[in-house]
This record gives sequence, C-alpha cells and structure tokens, in this order.
Amino acid sequence: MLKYQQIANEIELYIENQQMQQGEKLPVLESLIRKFDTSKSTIIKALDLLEKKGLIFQVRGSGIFVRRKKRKNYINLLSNQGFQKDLEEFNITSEVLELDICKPTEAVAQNLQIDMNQDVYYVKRIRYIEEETLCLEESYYNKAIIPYLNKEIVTESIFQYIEDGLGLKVGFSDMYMQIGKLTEQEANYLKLKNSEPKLIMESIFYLTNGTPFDYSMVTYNYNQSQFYILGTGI
Amino acid sequence: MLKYQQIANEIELYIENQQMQQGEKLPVLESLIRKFDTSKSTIIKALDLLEKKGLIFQVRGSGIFVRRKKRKNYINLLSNQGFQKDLEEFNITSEVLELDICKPTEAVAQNLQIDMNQDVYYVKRIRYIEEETLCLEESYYNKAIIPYLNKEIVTESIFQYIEDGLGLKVGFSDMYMQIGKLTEQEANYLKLKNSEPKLIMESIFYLTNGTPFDYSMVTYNYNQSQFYILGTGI
DNA sequence: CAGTGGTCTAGACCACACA
DNA sequence: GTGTGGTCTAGACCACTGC
Repeated sequence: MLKYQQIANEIELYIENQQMQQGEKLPVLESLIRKFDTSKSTIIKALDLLEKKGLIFQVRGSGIFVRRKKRKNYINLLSNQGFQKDLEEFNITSEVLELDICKPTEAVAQNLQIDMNQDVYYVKRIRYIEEETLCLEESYYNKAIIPYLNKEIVTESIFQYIEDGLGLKVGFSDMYMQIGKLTEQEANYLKLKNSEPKLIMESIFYLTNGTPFDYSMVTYNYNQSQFYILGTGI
Repeated sequence: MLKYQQIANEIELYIENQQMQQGEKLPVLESLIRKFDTSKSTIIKALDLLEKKGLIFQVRGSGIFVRRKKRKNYINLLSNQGFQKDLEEFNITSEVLELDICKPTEAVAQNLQIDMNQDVYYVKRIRYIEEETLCLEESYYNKAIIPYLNKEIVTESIFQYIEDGLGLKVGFSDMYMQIGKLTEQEANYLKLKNSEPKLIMESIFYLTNGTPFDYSMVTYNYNQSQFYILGTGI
C-alpha cells in the first residue's frame, strides 16, 4: 500500500478512535510530518484524500478540521462500493430473477461501447433490506471482460467478484438519475402500487483503463431510498 | 490565479477547441511539462483537478484520456454553482414567494449551528424552466453571515451575490435526498397533482472555513428533474 | 506578525501498460 | 523493455487566519 494511503487510513482511524466531532482540529501539519516521519507533500496528499472522502476540511492559515456527516442509513452516491457499506447494519439480500447471456440492445451496446453482436450477461435482481424491497436492478456486463458469472456470484456482491475474483480494478462511473411513476410490472416486483413514485438510476461503470464493463438500471422503492452526497466544491 | 488552475483551464479549453471525444489521448506528461514550462508536480496537480471535475481520466503506464459526458440538460449534483450552468441553454427564472427575517426552528438552528434566538433570512421561491415549474425552494441563511438580502438579489443568483457581492467563499456542502409524494400545497405550487412523485433535496452549505450559512429544502418537479454524477472512485 | 496550510520546483525512483 | 504516469523527498517561498 502506498504511503499516503497508509497515512490517510491511520488518520481516519485516529479520528474514529478519538471520537472527534465536526469542527474539531487535527494536529498541525508540522507535527503530522514528524509523527509519520515523511515529507510535507506526502502528508498533504493523504489529507487531500480524506478531504475528497468528506472526512475533513482544510483551512489555509487556520488548521485541519474534522467533518462528520450526522445522518445514518443514507446511501452514499459517491461510493463505488455499492450500498453494502452504508447499510451494513441491515440485512441486505438479493433475489436473482434472471441470469442470461444475450445480445445487447442498441442502447446497451452504445453504453458499453461494443458491437451489437458481442455477448453480454444480463442480470435481473431484486434487492431486499430487512425483508422489504429496496430496488429492482437490471444489469448488463460485457462478457469479453467478465467472461463468467453464475447464480452464486450474482447472489452475492458482483463487484467484489470482479475486483477480488477477476483482479480487475473499477475506476470511475457515470450516473444519471430521474424520478417517475412505477409501471404496473415494476410495482409488482417492488410490492408497491402502480404509478407510485420511483427513482431510476442509470449507471455506467468503467475499469481504471476507461473500458466500460457494466451498464445498470436500478429502480428504487421510494420508501426505502435515502441518499447523501458530501460535496467538496468544484 | 494559481499556476495549476491556469494550466487546468488551458487544457480544458484545448479539449473543447479540439472537440476531443471520450477516450482520445492528451499529449504525454513530458510534453505538457515543456509546453507549460513548469514542474511535473504542477502538471499532475492540474490534471488531478480536471480528473476531479470528470473531464479526463489518467491511466498509469498508458496515458491521459478525455472523458466526456454525453447527456445534456441534466443537473450536476456535484457542482456548487447550482444548476444555472447545466441548464444555461434554458431560460431559468425565479418567483419570490416570501423573504423574511425570522427566528429559526430547532431543525434549522441545528443545521446552521446557531442558537434559536439568532436571526435567519427565510426565502421561499419557485424556480421555472422555460415557463414550466422546476422546483420549490425554501432556504434559511444565517443573518450573522449574510447580513442583508433584498428581493432583487433573491430573484437573481443568491450564491453569486454571496461570492461576488460579499466576498465570501463557498467551501463544501452536505446533501440529503429522498423520494416521496407531493402534499396538496406543494402540488399547487408546482402545478402538479396531489401525491404525485417528488424528489426532496436538503442541503447545507458551508464557507471554506467550515461555517454553515445556508440550509435549503428543495422539492423538484419530477417531470423536469434529471441529475447526473460523474463519479471518480473513492 | 506569528502560526499554519498551500504552491512550486528538480530530481530520484517506482509501478503499470503495451507491444 | 520502453514509454508513461505516480510517488516521494527537501526545501524555498507564498497566502491566508487570527491574535
């Protein structure tokens, strides 16, 4: 592991262990440099990482302060880990409705940047939180990149398999959201009523080298879906 | 302006002018270093900025590539600029329904980290896009920080006034989203029907020094609201 | 004006991609 | 193996905050 990641982890642990609250000040740069026996740039890089994660904010001329989100049980829209981590206190399960190899539609082919005669995996799942429906998910995976999936993998965390099992690295993602009304079919799956509210999230996930491998459409149950974003200013 | 910001801007312009597409490769680091007559670290810092904005992605051992979102007319959830910039092709207007100085409720006081006897500005607006209702917004501003607002300021961009008029710097934000059904009153404001879908976005905006100055609740018209996030991996 | 964080540099060395 | 991006360092100098 890189030095600045290591340092970032240690500082994160420190904040956690000291139970530091929003606005509390961390040790000054100079003392962090001595403590971790490293250069200024490396410490700053570690702090930038924590700032990006929304754990601290840095104020020039003043200090480094803890930032602490207060609400629990919200899903982080910026995390590439899915919501497993945000909802780890809850029992999240998946019911696999379909798992097929097929040819992509034009929209899917375009989003995955492949030809329409290349194979894709199609996965349809319902995800539950504590026995309640959380969302209906339809995903397409580029089979040239994800050569094999089975029901077991797909019932557990697909992304974990991709990273740990296949040794691929997830890089970035494009996400598009909109609000609408459930169709009758969607309502059935989610055990809700026709034309009740829904949130649709379309995502395209890319490997670190920029290749898209997953295109997903997720329809959330409006009763269960709360999201947060820790903005850092652009 | 800082050198690395300047360089980032120039590279951004270059991408724009060359009409570079997703996946196209930028000049290699070495040539950027020579072109901008600067050090490696400074170029990398500029590129990191562009990566954070979702404009490029960097692949170690391979190159620097353009990333280009394809969909227009979606609102960027990570921008601190509001949606003026994303929807600049459209005519966005505001109707001010209320503008008062009052005492905060407990929830407002807590989010703004002030006492309940301190004054806040309360602003209620409807925002329109091309004559259609876009959202209903209720905002509270800490009067100790924003000492004066009038109808004219509030009809235009409040954030622009805060930055340019007052010389304050917006730092970061906490945002919370959920989906629900419109109340009758909300439906009237948005010219929709009772119990149709809504997206509620609660935001707390902080200055760079960590002081919260704005707490807002925005209810979006589900017909008009599309959002995007360019994730960069955390 | 002291304290603190940020920028910028030059260069050594490292890690990954791709042919 | 070559090309390319990334990490890390030591240090000079800069810019903002708050007493």
